[in-house]
Amino acid sequence: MPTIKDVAREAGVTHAVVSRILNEDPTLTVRPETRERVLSAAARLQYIPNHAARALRHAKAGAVGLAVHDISNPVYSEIIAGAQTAVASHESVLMLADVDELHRDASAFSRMITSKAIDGLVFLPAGTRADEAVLRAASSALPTVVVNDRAPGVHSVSLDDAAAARMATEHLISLGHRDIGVLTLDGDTHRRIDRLAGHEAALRDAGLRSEANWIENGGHTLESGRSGLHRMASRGPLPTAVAVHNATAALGAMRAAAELGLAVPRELSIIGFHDMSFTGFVTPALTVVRLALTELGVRAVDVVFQLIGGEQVEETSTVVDPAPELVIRESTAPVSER
Amino acid sequence: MPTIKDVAREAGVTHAVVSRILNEDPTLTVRPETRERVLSAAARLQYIPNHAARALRHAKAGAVGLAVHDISNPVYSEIIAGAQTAVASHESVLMLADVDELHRDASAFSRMITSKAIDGLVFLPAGTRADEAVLRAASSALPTVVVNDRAPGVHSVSLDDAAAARMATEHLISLGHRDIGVLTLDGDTHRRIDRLAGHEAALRDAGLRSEANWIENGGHTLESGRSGLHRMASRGPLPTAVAVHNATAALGAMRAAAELGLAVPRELSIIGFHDMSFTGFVTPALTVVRLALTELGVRAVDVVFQLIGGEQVEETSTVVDPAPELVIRESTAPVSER
DNA sequence: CTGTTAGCGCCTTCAA
DNA sequence: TTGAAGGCGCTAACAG
Repeated sequence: MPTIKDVAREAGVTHAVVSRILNEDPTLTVRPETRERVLSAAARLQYIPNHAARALRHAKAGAVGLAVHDISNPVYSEIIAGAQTAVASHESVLMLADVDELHRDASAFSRMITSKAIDGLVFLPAGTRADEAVLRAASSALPTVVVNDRAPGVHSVSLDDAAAARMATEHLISLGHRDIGVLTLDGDTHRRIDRLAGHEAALRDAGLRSEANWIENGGHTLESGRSGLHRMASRGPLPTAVAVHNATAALGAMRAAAELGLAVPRELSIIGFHDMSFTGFVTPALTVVRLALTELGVRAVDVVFQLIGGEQVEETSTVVDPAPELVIRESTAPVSER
Repeated sequence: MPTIKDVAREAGVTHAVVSRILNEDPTLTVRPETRERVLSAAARLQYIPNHAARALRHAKAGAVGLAVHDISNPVYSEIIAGAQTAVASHESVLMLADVDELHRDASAFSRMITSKAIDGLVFLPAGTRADEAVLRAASSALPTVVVNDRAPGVHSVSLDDAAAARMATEHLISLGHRDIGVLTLDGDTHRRIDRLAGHEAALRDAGLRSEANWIENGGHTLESGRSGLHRMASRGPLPTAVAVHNATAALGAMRAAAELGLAVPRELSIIGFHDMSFTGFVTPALTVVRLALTELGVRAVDVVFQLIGGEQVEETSTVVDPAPELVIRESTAPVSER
């Protein structure tokens, strides 16, 4: 690996000149001829500046962290993909961290957060204890932004959860359903509250009552969605339609419906949240509200970089473009007589 | 952020002493009293060594890269999760990169690979052009290991693809199927070749003929699995059972079966590859061969660190523990008369 | 127009 | 038992 000095020697100048030419220092005036020599020497030696040295000098890591619980969650992977491209456009790299590990292992935490290994942190909370602790510690040490939720005193970018949830429930209402249940998120998150509020607002606007028996936690996993519907069923007659505030949980709910001997959508309409890759491929294909997950990742990273750059940023922002969109497939149908 | 000098001043010693105490230099002898003063000063100031400075000094980044195509692919996310934990146990962090971006954007490539921002690279190939180019360039610059496949001249750790594929097909045979098709991977990968070989070996051992019409590319996505089965159907009568060499593609194939009006498993048995989270939740629940994906990620990272440490490592290794395991659910059934 | 110098924070001989 | 000094590779003042 050639260093800047090798290039300097090769071009017959000092390393300082090489640095200024390569970094296009505007205050520098050089003979085109010298510049040429330096450039070609750099190219010939395939010189690439050393990341660590730069980081040390600039007091900047050139990296942004991404703290997440469960990479295999498809919702997260879409956000991550957005973050990934955004980070690249800021000439940085993405470091992945597991929130639970950060919480469990102090050395992992310091390696990542407090050692200036990253310039900022994007945090995907799930509403756990670990979340709260890690987030508090991280945000006091670094520019931090919470994605897909809000947190007091921390910058965040989220989706219009209330509007999206309202859209889901209104779709069910428009199909004639009057008995509508909800499998909402669990965990202590704002998006849970907002989605539930959107659901209830839709009900209220339609003059429908929100039945306590039909409000249940569905979480964001297959199993939590499945057990959520089972719990609801165990409490009495099911509604004719259920809004599930997560697509993965919606698939779990579909499984539960099958286990209960209920035909979807004839006997039970199910609408999900997020247009994951599998939603169009299961049978019946899942009707969902599609949200701008990739954009969410992009925006979060943008905010982190604004913060790093010392800019003033609104503490909370919402991704409204692209807007939530109803994707009607097969899992919802007009209410039928029973 | 306190530096080592701040700690030294606070403890009334030189920064060299602090460094040696904190790093537990065995050649150092200090009065317990001094050590105590240094340790408590470090704790009081919450001193954390600067990552960049360490990296510069050690000529080590303290990070390992992970190059992947599609984070949202559940197969990958399980491997990534394994890699994540393994990296942490080596006191390092994980950097995420998109292969296609590395291929497209030279600056992204150099930022990651050639600037010593990472000490080694774990590469998850998908058999594309970009793969080949990126892998060649990376492996000449860094300790690199290919996961879930092999590549000439590069270290790799993979699964026992042939055995697993054989296991899948043998399950079908044991159910009495004699007309057995396969939806194998696409892309130019060794695992495709190995899985196909395992499939054909099972057929051969059972005295069954491998029918060209029943060998089709199913890829590793929902859509590729779906269109793969449709293509097979368009060429003539379908077999009574199909081994799909990827679980996601298997779900796509199930969708295609539904579109073709075929009941699974009564009219068509389907077995998938990899026990993804959704496999037990779709209806019918998918029978699969479970492979040690997490372990694969762990092992890959271990090999990278062996390489970084200058150890001699076998060029190719296979994860055989845990062994592939047949998980029988609902999508396969004994052949029925037609 | 280009070279010299200093220092980012850390670790590691070598001296004292 | 501890201090002093040098240098990892790079950038940014300041000289010349």
